[in-house]
Amino acid sequence: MATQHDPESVTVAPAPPKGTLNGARWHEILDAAGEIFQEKGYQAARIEDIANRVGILKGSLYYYIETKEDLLYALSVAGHSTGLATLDEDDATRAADAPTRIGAFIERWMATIPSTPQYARVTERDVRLLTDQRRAAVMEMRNQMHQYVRKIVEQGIAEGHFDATTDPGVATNSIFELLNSTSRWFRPTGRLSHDALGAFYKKLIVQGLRPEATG
Amino acid sequence: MATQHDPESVTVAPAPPKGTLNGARWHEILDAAGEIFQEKGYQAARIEDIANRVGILKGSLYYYIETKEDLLYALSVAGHSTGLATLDEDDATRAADAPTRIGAFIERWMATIPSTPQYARVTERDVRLLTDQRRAAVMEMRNQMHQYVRKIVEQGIAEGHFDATTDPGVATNSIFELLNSTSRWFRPTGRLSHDALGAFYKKLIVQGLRPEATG
Amino acid sequence: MATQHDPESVTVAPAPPKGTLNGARWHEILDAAGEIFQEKGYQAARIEDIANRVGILKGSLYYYIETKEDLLYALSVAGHSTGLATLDEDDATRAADAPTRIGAFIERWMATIPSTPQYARVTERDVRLLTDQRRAAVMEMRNQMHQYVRKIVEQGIAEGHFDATTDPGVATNSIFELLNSTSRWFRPTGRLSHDALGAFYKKLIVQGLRPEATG
Amino acid sequence: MATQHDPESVTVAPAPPKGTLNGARWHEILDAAGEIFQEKGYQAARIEDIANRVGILKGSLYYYIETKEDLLYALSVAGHSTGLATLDEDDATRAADAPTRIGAFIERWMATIPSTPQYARVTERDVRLLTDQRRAAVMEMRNQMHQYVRKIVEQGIAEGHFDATTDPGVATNSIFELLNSTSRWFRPTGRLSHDALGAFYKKLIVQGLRPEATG
DNA sequence: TATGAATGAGGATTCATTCAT
DNA sequence: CATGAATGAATCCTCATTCAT
Repeated sequence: MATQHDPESVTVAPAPPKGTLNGARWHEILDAAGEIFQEKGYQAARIEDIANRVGILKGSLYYYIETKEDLLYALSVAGHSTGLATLDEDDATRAADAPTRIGAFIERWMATIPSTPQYARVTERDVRLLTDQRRAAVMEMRNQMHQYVRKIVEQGIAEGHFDATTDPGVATNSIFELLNSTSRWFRPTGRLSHDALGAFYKKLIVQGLRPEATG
Repeated sequence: MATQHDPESVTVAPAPPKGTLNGARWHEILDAAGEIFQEKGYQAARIEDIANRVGILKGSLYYYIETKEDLLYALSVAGHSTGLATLDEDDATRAADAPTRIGAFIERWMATIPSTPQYARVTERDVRLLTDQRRAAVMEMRNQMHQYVRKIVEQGIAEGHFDATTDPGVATNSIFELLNSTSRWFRPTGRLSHDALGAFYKKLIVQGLRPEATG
Repeated sequence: MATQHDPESVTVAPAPPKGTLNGARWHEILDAAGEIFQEKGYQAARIEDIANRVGILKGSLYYYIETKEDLLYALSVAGHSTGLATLDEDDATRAADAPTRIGAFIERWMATIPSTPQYARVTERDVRLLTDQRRAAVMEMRNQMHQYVRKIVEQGIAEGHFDATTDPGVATNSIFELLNSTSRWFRPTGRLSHDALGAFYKKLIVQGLRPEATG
Repeated sequence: MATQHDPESVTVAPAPPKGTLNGARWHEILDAAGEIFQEKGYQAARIEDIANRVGILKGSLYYYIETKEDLLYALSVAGHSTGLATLDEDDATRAADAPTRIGAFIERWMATIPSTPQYARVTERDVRLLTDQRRAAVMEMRNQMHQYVRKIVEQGIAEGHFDATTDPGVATNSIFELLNSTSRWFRPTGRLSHDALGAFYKKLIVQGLRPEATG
């Protein structure tokens, strides 16, 4: 079952690095950082921008962090934690066929978007800027998510529900690229909801992976 | 297929902004810039990195450019030019149904990859960093490509080949995100060719857009 | 020997600048500051380091001090007070010849080391960082010590016990540099005691200042 | 035989880290850095101070260095190289007794002072601020110098020219502390030359190390 | 064309100090 | 007395850009 998320703030936010009591401020900072990173990209984002958005001076930010990179890491971990929480299936789904499972995954994934800060997934492109150890930690989380999807794709191929010529790695990459691409252009409007977008992705992928209709 | 591309160098390279005689050097520079941008991202890339890769000093680069942004712009234009060239259909295809046309487009698009430096599409995410005028120029090219695909999607819906509930804009975005995402992870190996990947994309999209099978 | 020293804490610790009730804590702070200053030097030492060693937060330190320099000053004064206390001679010594007197001084000086925090003399090199008035005060103490030794050197020359070509200022500087250098490398071990070191210094100086043996 | 040094500039200056042609400028920078470090200490010295003294902007300094620490290291190496060069004895001296050898060493050491920038030895106290590897390199040079002197002290004890109770390590430390302390207070005046000071040190040490006169 | 050198406007980080609770 | 939080000036370092040769 998909975990329920706390709207309007980083889902699984790492604790602030120092002996901070004011957890609320730490969340404000992560939110601000996420927004600024999304707007300008990690490198172009200035510590001062983030501090200003929080309403403190840039020096004050260093009460909560050691480096700018700490923010990127915290957001990466938060975003990936949200993703990992999405892997949780209920018993019925776990026992279902691959198209059902992948469809359910896409639905759960899309369902987290409204309750999860957009920026959480935007850090993806800047993971390379993390220190080796941290990047490894994030990649490990990323890897778990990929493995989960890949297994389902393989199951689908084995079951005959997905095209036998499908390369599971390629399919997995494509699925994540598609889901993650959402944050680059999607802004919920009256015309198009997350649900509708999720439904589109679901059909595109489930139907697109099926074996070619014969006859 | 339309334009023939010069392998191993920027496809439709804009003339260097300054009065360059050494056209070969200009191409070297664009290639180097493209590689570095792909590796580190535009903002993190240093002029010195690019100069080093070319084998000259950073000061010398300014004989060819006015600002770092010139490189981003040149690469963006080159990449989008390659893309625009892909829109050219032969008469038979132009008259075909939407699934055929979109499939052919994907094939043509993927076919350009081996003969086109990978980095050409990587600039996508940094377009916002261009000056207003240049960004507008690039967005205009981008828009032409989107319109082309969108029209085909709309045709497919009208024909009944594509699901009637499909939002053409969403479908178009998804198609481009998918195609462009390739450069973020794909490295041609013995196991997987561009052709195979193209075939996968083609089936995923064409089949995925079809109306749900009934009965 | 004159004043009796309180082992394990700053000898003649100036009263804390603010209205402190907790005198013990003030001594803890000076001890901590002395240790940190010795380890890292005054400038590199951070208020936070000192607070951490005491087990409080850096903000709390400001209940005891007004500025970081207060700590340097307090330690300088403490160190120099210990030194000044060393100048006190008993009547027999006061009446003795220069070699005896200088030897006795070195012995008294070295004898204070075990009962006096090492760091007390380490502040020497950072005196220039004190405010003018405080620096003057410390230099005045320093001067008294130098004068005391210089007078003995001059006495020794007059008596013929020390080489007539000796420059008293140079000799005095050398004596203090030598004694003060101890804290930069000496750590009491089983092999070498303060007494043994004192004996070495005593012989080196007394014998080294003698007129060259003739015949 | 003692090496001849280039007056008015860093003796054995490491080459500038980058592909610099202007070696003169690099020397200017080291000279400026040495002066500033001596005046204010390494930590308090600002890159801007050094640049200003050279007559360039602080940013320009980074054409020659990578970090402020590079300057400290370069000066340390230069200073210690000068010291190491001092260890060179001519054949006659090498064969002489310990008092002669140690006296000759002190003379050679003091002789380098007028032709060597003062600051070269001042870095001693800031060696701990170097990176581990660099500190190790400098300590290794320092160690060679100490070993040289220590061997002579041991020789003197074995020969019976020095007091048998002398701890060679203590004696060596004392000798270097004394010689190095010079730069902390000595400014050559008409009244006192390096030669005179050297003569004083020589007598103090040679005579001070002798066995106690008996009878 | 290319280079060595310099520029100068940022931007990250540090840290002594303040202060309301 | 002590703390958590904030301040803001200082300082290191980066890097796109310029330019005389």
